[in-house]
Amino acid sequence: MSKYTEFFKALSDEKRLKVFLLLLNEQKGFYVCEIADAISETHYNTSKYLKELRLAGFIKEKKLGRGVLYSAVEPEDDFLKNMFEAMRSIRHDYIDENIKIIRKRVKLRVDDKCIMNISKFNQNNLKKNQQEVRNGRKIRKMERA
Amino acid sequence: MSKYTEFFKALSDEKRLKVFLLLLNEQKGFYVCEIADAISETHYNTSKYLKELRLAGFIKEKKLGRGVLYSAVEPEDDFLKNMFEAMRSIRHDYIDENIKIIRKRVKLRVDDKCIMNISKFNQNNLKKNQQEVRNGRKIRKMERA
DNA sequence: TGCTCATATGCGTATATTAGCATATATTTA
DNA sequence: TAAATATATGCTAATATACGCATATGAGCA
Repeated sequence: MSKYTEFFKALSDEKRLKVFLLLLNEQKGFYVCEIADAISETHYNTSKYLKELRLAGFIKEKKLGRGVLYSAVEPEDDFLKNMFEAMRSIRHDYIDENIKIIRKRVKLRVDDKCIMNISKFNQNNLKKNQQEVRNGRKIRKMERA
Repeated sequence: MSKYTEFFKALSDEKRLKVFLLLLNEQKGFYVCEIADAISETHYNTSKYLKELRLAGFIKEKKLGRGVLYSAVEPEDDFLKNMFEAMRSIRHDYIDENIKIIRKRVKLRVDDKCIMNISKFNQNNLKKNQQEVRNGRKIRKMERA
């Protein structure tokens, strides 16, 4: 398969396309579990989507602790550059809802790291919870020292 | 499926992509049998590809006699416009060979109509053959009058 | 009217893709 | 060291896609 058909194929699936559009509008990148939440998909399928997008040359990964931060690549050739640019003309209402979700999701990070099992948090005492996680770690660290 | 994924899906196949690229560089359009030859595909599969591209909003058809002339649409929205433009940055060597073939093939038209079973022509007496077809028709027409 | 030509399409099968599950890996925390 | 966490992957069944063939359609031509 040529690199061109590979390109189009990677984007021919609703969820893969959305994953890429999320990353296209993002500088720092997102964690797998954040993306999974934003597109309402399981972590393992999301992981597979990300792998396909990476192999097709759209995105890159950066391992941080036990998490992996994904972000769009800097397009090197004309084709990719022009395609990325053209994709920015996809109507906002196609992806807006997913962006909203992931923005919320990013705020749930504890010390810049993403928490996977977000269902155990409840929306009301979320900030308290984040603080507790942080405090708990700090105390345990001090106790060890 | 959204119109976006439909777009990418239509181009995710080598031959469909080539069919569209042929038409993207062409004003007047090509006949089905010409395209079939240019991509080395059967007429029925080529016809199916053209149908998919048409349903995805890339190309339009125009019936002329018993032939059908296909050509790229004038892109109406920003997405399509930018995408078509981006696709022009696909390297020439990807499609050059096919363009050569179709250019040759177009020259074989008799009175602007495409001849499907081109194998019955041989390259040496081709022009003679075209002239014969034209003369034969002219004579029969005169005889009827 | 029947025949040929250019194109289209329905159908059955071959092939590819996908999703879900179980499990693996790697890293951090207890 | 063991347990938990975030992510990845191999396997299998379900589903989708593509191809070849036979045949249909519809417009000229004999």
